[in-house]
Parts: sequence; C-alpha cells; structure tokens
Amino acid sequence: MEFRDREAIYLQIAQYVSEQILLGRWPVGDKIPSVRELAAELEVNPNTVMRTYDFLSQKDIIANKRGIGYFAADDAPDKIKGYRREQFIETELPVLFRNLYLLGIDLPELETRYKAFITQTFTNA
Amino acid sequence: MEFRDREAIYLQIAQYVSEQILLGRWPVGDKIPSVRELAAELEVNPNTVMRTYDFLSQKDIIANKRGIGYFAADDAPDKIKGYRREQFIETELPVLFRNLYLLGIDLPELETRYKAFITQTFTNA
Amino acid sequence: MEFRDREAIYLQIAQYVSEQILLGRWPVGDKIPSVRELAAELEVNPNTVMRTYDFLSQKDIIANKRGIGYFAADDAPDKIKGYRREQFIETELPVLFRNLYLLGIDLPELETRYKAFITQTFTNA
Amino acid sequence: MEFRDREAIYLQIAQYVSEQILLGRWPVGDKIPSVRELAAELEVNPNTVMRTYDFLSQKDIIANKRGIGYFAADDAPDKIKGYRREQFIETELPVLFRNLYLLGIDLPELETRYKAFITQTFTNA
DNA sequence: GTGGTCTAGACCACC
DNA sequence: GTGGTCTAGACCACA
Repeated sequence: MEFRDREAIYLQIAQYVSEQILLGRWPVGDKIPSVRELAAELEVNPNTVMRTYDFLSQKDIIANKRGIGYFAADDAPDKIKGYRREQFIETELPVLFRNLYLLGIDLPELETRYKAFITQTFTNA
Repeated sequence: MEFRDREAIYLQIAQYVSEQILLGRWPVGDKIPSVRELAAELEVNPNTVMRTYDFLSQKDIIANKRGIGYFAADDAPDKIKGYRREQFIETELPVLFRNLYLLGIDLPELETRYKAFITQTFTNA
Repeated sequence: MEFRDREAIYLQIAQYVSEQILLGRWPVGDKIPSVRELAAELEVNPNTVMRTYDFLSQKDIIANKRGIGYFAADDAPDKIKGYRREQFIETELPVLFRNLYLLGIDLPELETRYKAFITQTFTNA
Repeated sequence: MEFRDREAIYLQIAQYVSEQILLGRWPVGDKIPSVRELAAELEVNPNTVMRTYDFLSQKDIIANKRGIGYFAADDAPDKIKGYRREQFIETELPVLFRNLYLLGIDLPELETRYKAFITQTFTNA
C-alpha cells in the first residue's frame, strides 16, 4: 500500500480498516486480520499496525479478545460514520470549499469527477 | 492569527501569504511585508516566517531583492494555482470523494453547504 | 570538522555529504548517519545538519524513510555531478579563466599544480 | 550588469573596477567614474558603489582627492595582482582542482574551454 | 533597514 | 531510536 506523505501512516491504516468494515468486507462481529498479517500485507512495521489497532480499540470500533485476536464491534459502522462525519464537516469541508473557490473549480466539474471516481473505485475493486 | 495544530505553522503561513497574493491584496510585483513585520503581526518567531519565505522562494512564488525585501513574483498567481490544483486533485479530492460516498452525503447537500460557505466567507471579509 | 567562513556551514556540510556519496564511502541506497550522529561528529547544532538534509532532500539526493532515517538516493551520484557540473561551468570556470588570464598563469603551470594537488589529496586519505 | 548570487555585490563591483584598471581601460593616475556615475551605469544603489570604493581605498588600489573624485593608484596593477594571486592560489585553486577531479573533467577539455573563453571575452569587448 | 545563519533548548509525533 | 517544528536570542553581512 502506498501512503500519503504528511499524514501519519497509522492513521491512514485506521482509515483503511474502517473502510473495510464499513463496506462489509470485514463483517461486523468477525475476526479481522492479525497485526502481523496486516503488517505483512501493507508492508509496514508491525508496531505501526499495533498503533492503529490501539487507536481503533480506544474508539470502540474494534475490540481485542485475548489470545484470539481483534474483532469488529457490532456497532462499528455507526461509530465510524459518526466520527468521520463530524471531522469531515468541521475540518475537511471548509478546506475543500476554500480550494474550490480559489482554484475556480465549479460544481458541475466536481460532479463529473465524483462520478468517475466512484465508478472506478467502488465498482470492481 | 490562530493556527491549526497538526499542520506546521510555517506552511499555514505559506497558505496565508499565497491567498493574499491570489486575492490581490498583496499585488503582484510589489514588496510583501518584511520577515520581522509579518512575524510581529502574526505573533510568531521571525525564524518561522523566514522559513515560509524560504519555502515560497523555492517555488518561485516570491523572490528576494537583496537588502530590500521579498516581492511577489509576476506569475505568482499561476504558480500558486498550479501547485494547489495539483495537490488538490491528486490527494484531497480522492479523500473527499471517499467520504462523500461512505457517509452518504449527496451532491445537492454539498451544493447547499458550499453556497452558504462562500457567502459567509468571501462576502464581507 | 573545520569550516570556512563566508560560506554557510549547512552548505559546506552538504558538500561534505555529497562527497561521501560520490566517493562511495556512504554507499548508494544505504542509510546515512542520523541528524544527531552527524551533528555530534561535526560538532555543530542538530538544526544545522537538519537544514543540510532538508536541502539535499529537495534536490532528491537523499530521501527520508519515516521513523528510520535518511538514505542516499540510487541516482545520487548522477544528481550530484549534474548540479555541480552546471554550477561549476557556468559560474566558477569563468572566474577561473579571468584570473588565469589577468594573472598571467599559463596552462602548464596549472597542470603542475593540479598533479601535485591530486597526489596529495586523494592518495592516502 | 548582472551579478552572481551568493557573492556580495560590492565585491563583484570591486572585481569589475580592478579589471578595468588591470586592462588599462581606466588608466593609472586617471580619475575613475564617480560613485553616482558608476552606480547609474551598473544599476545599483550608490551606497553599494561607495562601499566598493571604500574597500578599494583601504587596499590603496584607488585614492580619493577631496572634491574631485577617485583615482587609480600608480601601483594599482601590482597591488591588484598581488591580492588576487594570493587569494587565487590559496582558496580558489583547491576548490577548482577538487571539482575537476570529482566531475571527471580532464585538462585537455579545460584547455579547449579556456581558449574559447579568452577569445570571446577579451578580443572584441 | 533588510535577510541569513547559527546555537541552545524544548517538545512532539512517529516507527 | 528517528525526524520535525518552534522559540528565543544572538550575530553578521548587505543595501
């Protein structure tokens, strides 16, 4: 997996994990990949994944069963949406709008790009 | 000026300077505030502003005339838009689109929020 | 390490680092000394070395792996030679030639001095 | 006149003045251009030329006659060559040789470039 | 007055 | 352990 600069890797992984849950790829109540597995898959240090799981545990999105592994919480999707919506509206939207305005990108253009993105990202992958 | 945590102050100042130029408040070709002036105004250490000016010089958005000060480059607005557009489309838009999709926010809602934001931000300031 | 006055220390360190890479003492692709290590070794403030590494990163001569350290880029030697050659031919050679001409130093004399210098500098060090 | 970055303008002007004297364009014993004239010609601040003349006065290369102007000293050429030769051999040559070696420029190539430079610079200008 | 560099020291996030 | 940022304060060269 490739990571954006300027944003902590463990947070980007947290996003990734959240999305797997939200999209139902990692079903609620099921065991999610172990720290080592995920670290190997994403090619990062296990410590980094550990930090992600810690972070998500504190938010009660995942939970640990000792000796077995981590599980997606039953209400994980709601929790994720809640956190995300809040952060999105309060901090990301203003930045977005400012850029749209200053760069002179209008809403129809945005719409076109949006549809292309959704088709490409969530259809086959 | 108040700064967001999680993003370096000198980069936030770079944003600020860029916007002043983009909005024509600091006209192209003119001298911009001296390091010390801006530092005093924003209540930060002069070194921090120095770093901002360094950063913008490397991008040829501003240029130094020795012993006199820094000036907004003639093609600064194009340069700024170019850099910003690139970063916006490549890294910010995908994040935005993912969130829209996963949070179930549709485009009409986005449009409503956008118009409110523009009115409020760029009308009276 | 002793530094010349009149040239910024961080740039002299950049020269030093570049030469270590060019001469193969710090192999391409390998980790180079950490900021603190090099600062201690050269007896300068870590900030100064940080500035050097920043400078060389912008030129893609070295690159950072987060949490691990800085590494010499694979094509670092080419990059270094390129930058150096350009600056050398465009700004240093003209000065040199002017001086040779005005001081009446001829090429045979230059050659003699050159050979002596090379022998002395790069033989035993 | 265009100036190199990274070297003080007043020193570059001192070089220029020295060369005019060395090449006999500003004959020994004659009045040289006034501070204002030269400043206008080179498009710099008169203070900067003043600083150059101060600098050269201290080295007894030029001298001031009050109310009249500055004059090239009788032994100016020797003085200039003396200062220049010393600085050249002690500080410029080592840098030059290092670069020749590291960049892999050999002496025949240097010779070719030298001849081209001399022809172009000192023949017609 | 302008920028530019350096030190010392602190604090933080990240791997 | 790694880098990165910021402050405070000093000193200097330059126009």
